[in-house]
Amino acid sequence: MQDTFLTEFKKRGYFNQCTDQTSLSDLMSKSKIKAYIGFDCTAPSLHVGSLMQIMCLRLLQKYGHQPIVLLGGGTTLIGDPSGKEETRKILDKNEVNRNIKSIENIFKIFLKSKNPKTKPIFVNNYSWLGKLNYINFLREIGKHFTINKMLTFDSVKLRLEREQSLSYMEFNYMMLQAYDFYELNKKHKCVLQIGGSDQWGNIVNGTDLIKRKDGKQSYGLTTPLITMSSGAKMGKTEKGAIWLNKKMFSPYSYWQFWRNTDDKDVINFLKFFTDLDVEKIDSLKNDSQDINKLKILLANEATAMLHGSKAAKDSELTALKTFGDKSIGKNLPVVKIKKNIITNGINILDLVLHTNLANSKSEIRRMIKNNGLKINNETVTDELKIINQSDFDSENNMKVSHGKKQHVIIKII
RNA sequence: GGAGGGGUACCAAAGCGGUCAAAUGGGGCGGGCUGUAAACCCGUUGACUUCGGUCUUCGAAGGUUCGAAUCCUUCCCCCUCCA
Repeated sequence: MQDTFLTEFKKRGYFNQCTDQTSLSDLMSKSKIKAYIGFDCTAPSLHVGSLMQIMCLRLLQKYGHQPIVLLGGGTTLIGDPSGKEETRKILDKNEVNRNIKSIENIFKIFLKSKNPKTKPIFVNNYSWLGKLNYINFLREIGKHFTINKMLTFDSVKLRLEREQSLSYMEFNYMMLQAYDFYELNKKHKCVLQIGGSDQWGNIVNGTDLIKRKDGKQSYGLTTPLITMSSGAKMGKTEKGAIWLNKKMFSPYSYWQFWRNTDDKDVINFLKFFTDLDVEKIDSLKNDSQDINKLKILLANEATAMLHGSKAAKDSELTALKTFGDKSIGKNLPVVKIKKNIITNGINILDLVLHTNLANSKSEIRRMIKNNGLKINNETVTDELKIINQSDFDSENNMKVSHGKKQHVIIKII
């Protein structure tokens, strides 16, 4: 049977809920549609947590549908309370605008823009939300929302149950998002909104609004909330987010992130985050080959998609050198240091402080105490150690390692 | 506006005049075992240090005291109930 957008959507595990699956499937097989996903612009980049959504947009393109990328210049100023335990800090308009520009570039990497029928349409909801007149909005839109119902939505309910404050501003968020969908439906004939499962309430509000105001049918589709097997939300680690921007998160680190995927997640992630055929992935699984090979495949595919195949190859090679023969791979982060500092000799603590391996001398002392600091693969035992030219190789490189995974090259210039 | 409860480190939560840089749990980091996985075990988890100590931290600012996270005053914030 020929795959359609929805069948592949399901096969890959993107499917969580749909407002009217049969009818949507019918519509999408008969005609090409426009569908949108909204993205928050709280940071200059999206992180891996949004990757499944981005993949959905790619999938739309693959089947000839046209994705609309909504960058929430307006809604980001309000802050979506969904899935948040606390009020988020209020961002400045200029900051949001800078973020939007930067985030647009990510989509230009992931989405194809050659075909005019499927090339992404970028919209910023500030262009309509910013112009709203409060009284008119309340009369036109607000009358379709009842507080009774709004209070039952998880985004609101959970806050109230947890006795966390929810400001009136945030309370309005769902109306704004509903209005977005209404606006896109009117302007662009967009009939489908996709989002994470935490967006279900917001999405349904949109389809409802469109029905009430214009009597038109529209659809909502959600993806499951992905957590890693560890239970952690996808995309954010304790060290910070896995950004989809090479300035904020290097291709090598990105590759490493995927390489370190939990065994239990590998197959799912291959389906979620690569273009490999689902059938192929299943056969790889059944061949039960070395799981580490699958992790490398995942890392290569995911990295190539975002940073290009060369970056992926380089990262793999660097990993091979770093973890295999423990030599110096060229994609490791490099910290440059002036020659005269080395000629004079520098204390190990001061030197390591220059890298991002530690934030304080105490931390470095602790690392040394716990046998966690290595220089050129030799465990450092003396915090008074002085580093000089003899610690560098013929190319003026020295490797500093924190634990097994974090390595930095110090290079004399 | 009134009454009560509360704000402690990354998070949760003890402490309620000295022995408190602050119990305990989670998380993080490191070590061991491994496969750059998971699980498990061990260590560690404010800063600086000449390793003797020193400095800063328990919502904010003052005060009492030889000595305060702990007592008092004022202020800010959160929650519950009442109006």
